[in-house]
Amino acid sequence: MSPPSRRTGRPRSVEADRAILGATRAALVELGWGKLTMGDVAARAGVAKTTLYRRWAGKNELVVDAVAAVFDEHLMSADCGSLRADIENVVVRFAELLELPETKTALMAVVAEATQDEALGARVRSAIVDRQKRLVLIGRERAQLRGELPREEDPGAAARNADLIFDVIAGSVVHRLLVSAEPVDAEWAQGFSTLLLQGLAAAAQPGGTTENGGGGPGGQNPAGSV
Amino acid sequence: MSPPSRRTGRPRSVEADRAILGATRAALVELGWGKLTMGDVAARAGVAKTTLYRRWAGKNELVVDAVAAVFDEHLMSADCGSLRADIENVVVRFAELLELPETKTALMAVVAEATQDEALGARVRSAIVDRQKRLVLIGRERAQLRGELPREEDPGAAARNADLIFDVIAGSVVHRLLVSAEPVDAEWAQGFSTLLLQGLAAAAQPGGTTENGGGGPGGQNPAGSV
DNA sequence: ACCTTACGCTACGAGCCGTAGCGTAACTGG
DNA sequence: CCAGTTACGCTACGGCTCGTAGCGTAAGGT
Repeated sequence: MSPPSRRTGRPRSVEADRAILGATRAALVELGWGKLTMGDVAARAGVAKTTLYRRWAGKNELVVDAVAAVFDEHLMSADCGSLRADIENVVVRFAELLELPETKTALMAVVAEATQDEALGARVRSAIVDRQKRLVLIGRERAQLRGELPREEDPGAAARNADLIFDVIAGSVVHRLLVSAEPVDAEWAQGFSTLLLQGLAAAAQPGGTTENGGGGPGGQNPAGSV
Repeated sequence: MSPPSRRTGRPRSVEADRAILGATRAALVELGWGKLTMGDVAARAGVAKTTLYRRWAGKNELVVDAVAAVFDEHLMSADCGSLRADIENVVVRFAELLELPETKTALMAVVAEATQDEALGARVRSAIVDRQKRLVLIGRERAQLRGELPREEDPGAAARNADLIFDVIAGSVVHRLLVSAEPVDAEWAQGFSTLLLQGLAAAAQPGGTTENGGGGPGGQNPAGSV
């Protein structure tokens, strides 16, 4: 199952892989998705254009892998002590990632292409999106252990809820940064986590929620669930 | 200020405008953003390619206007009687719009291009995004009139809050549909509005929130604000 | 040594881009 | 009615990118 076909012959140069992905990333920074060309990437990587096409079907797949590598470098989870602090942390981290010029220009583009190419969409999700989602799931798990969130019995409902929360967090950050084109700073993260934790009505009240940003666990659960 | 330069000479054919935008839309449906070409659009519209370039700087601007026209057709506000019902309505409406093949493939693409072209970004926001945002603002206004949401004194804080809510709503729907590639149906809209109204802890409890979907105003404000 | 696979290089047809140049069409003001 | 002004259709073009084919060579396995 692993490599039944490649046990003989000249092996693929892993160094070329690194060079190509690095060149793709550099080209994204300098040129952006729109003006990035396969020939340019090959030249930067010191590699023949044909070698690119032997490994990737085209620009889309290549860029997905390059962006996924960036995500791998930067994404990690951290226990910040409370659900609120965890949310603000993941929001800011994700925003930092999206502020990088290479991801900024590439992520939306590959998602756009994926709307017309289901295989590409699956690749984007498995290589990029699912890795972010894991961070959200881990934070959720921690909050449940702390007692800040109730444990859910029905596994189906729990999964739907996790998906919902993930779409809300990731979608909000992406929309703020790339559509509204405004910064995701600590202040915005505070407002967002307040909204997410306490809902619309509570979020409209300026006082009382901005001070206890990193406060002790178990303090901010108005419904007192579980 | 309005038309100081075009008072004389042959006027631009408004019919050509309609034909071009319609052809653009049709080409988006059939080919998608990636394979759409200016020459193809011109041929579909029965118009010379040069005419396209006389009116639009390129593919990006053309598609933005075409998508904006689709949004103009479909976006309208409706008072559904309660904040929850208004939220679910705007979510589903927006989702219907994003499910159209022409918007689905084009919206993310132009946003991606806009990350490297500030003028294009401004055009996207004024032609498309701000129109959606108005729907959210109107719904918020209605909720305040009903007493479901508190009136805010500080205009700056109110604006920040409105921006936040809009990014959360629009971003969540976009992410669900185009990144996670899963449907936005009535069930998802219910879960989302519950989360938005009552916050994380309350949304994790399956019972008690799904029944009062169209309930009377003033019922779901646990904090009892203002 | 022999087989197998990867690599670099060159060259190529195809397609699209965006513009220039020209003659013609439509509308306006004297 | 006649200039003046602007828009349109058409053709043609250089330039660029794509994706592939063909060839000789390099680097591993058996």
